[in-house]
Amino acid sequence: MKDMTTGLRERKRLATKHSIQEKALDLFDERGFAAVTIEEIAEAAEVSPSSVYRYFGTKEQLIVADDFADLSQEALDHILDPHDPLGTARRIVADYESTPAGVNAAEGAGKSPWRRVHYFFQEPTVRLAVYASLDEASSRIAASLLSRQGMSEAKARVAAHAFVFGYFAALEQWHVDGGKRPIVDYVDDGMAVLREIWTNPDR
Amino acid sequence: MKDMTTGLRERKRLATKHSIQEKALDLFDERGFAAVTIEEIAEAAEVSPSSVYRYFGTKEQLIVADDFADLSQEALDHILDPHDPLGTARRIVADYESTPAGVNAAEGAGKSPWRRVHYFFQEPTVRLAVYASLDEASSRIAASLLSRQGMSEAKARVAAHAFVFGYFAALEQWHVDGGKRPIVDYVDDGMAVLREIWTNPDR
DNA sequence: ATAATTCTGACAGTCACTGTCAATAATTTT
DNA sequence: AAAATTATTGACAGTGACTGTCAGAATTAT
Repeated sequence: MKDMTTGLRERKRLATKHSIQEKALDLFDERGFAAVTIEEIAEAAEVSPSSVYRYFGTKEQLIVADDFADLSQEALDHILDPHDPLGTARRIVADYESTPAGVNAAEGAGKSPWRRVHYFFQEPTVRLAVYASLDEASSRIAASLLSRQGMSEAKARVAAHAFVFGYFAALEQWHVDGGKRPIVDYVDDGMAVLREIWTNPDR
Repeated sequence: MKDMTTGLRERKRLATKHSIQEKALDLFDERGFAAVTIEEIAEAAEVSPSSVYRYFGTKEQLIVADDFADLSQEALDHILDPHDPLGTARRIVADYESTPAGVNAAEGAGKSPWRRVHYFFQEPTVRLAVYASLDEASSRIAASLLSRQGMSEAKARVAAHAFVFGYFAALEQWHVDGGKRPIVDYVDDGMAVLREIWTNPDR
């Protein structure tokens, strides 16, 4: 068995995936999410429609990709502080803002890492895809909360959902506000309401 | 202008809608949600596929219908206690359990009002449709919270999302547990974690 | 070089969903 | 009661996301 992470095949794979997503975002920016078909994206990226589906599964995933899902369980455990949801949220923002890999980096200037986020709030189907992604993140957080805190399964589930979807709500406030102030400000403000949720198992 | 709520036309409308949903649920129970097509539902209900779409819009809405959305803003304000999310959640459960209208009532015994809820957790697409519905409920709750409490818009949004999706998480715990204990137990347990969220604007 | 494995594009098909239109049924007006 | 108005219906044609299959091409292992 060989390396599997540096081979030509793997490099091509990543390059292709990156290229597809980039071309797709360009088209979306030009003509709007709904008005672009998978076939057109495939043509622009010089691959077959089959490949687009192979790489992304759904049209929405071209935007949502793996903002949360690609966090490994270990990385999650590292970022997660069961006593401080607000700090955890800040860390997630910071983490995302400095992400060196993915579609956001690797391209020149001018394109904010938050470019894709706009679609979260503009396209209802994309929003739902994000919710599906938040859902997955939540169950991993709940598992972590359950094993590290003494809370019941019900409490762990509720706390995780409250945190993850609350975080999204804070993001939305940023978006509604036109993105004037930095995101972390809105997270600080909004998530303060959850401050003590994770702390004490029985209150 | 006439009554508009008792006319023959309106009665037929409701009867048809009810019938479609009932037949659809029967088919889903028999063969599973994904395996049933709209065309088959239309045939079973003796209407055209067009009518199914006219009444429900999407396949998922045949199950989700209007569990939350049909609460008027006034009814919501009545049920909502900005100082007590747990009590509010209990009231929503009680309200739903005693619902006299809709698909749940109006048919004989044997069918629990929670029959449709199972699909929330079994069919991913239905779950997402529920999330869309929760989303709408959340924005109305946030509006109410914003006007009645002194919190910032960000806090109101986060609190509403945390409440609504937390409530769903509690429901899921009930479902995962096989529905042994009554739902209100799981709500009591899980939602306790949110107890003081709505109360104080700046903590 | 050859064999095994993986990736790709082509193709055919399903089904949710949209929009339009003429026929029909209910309601209002005369 | 008939006519005019309005709402509801089914038929129809279409779009596009998504699935499954399969043979050929590219990469990797022997």
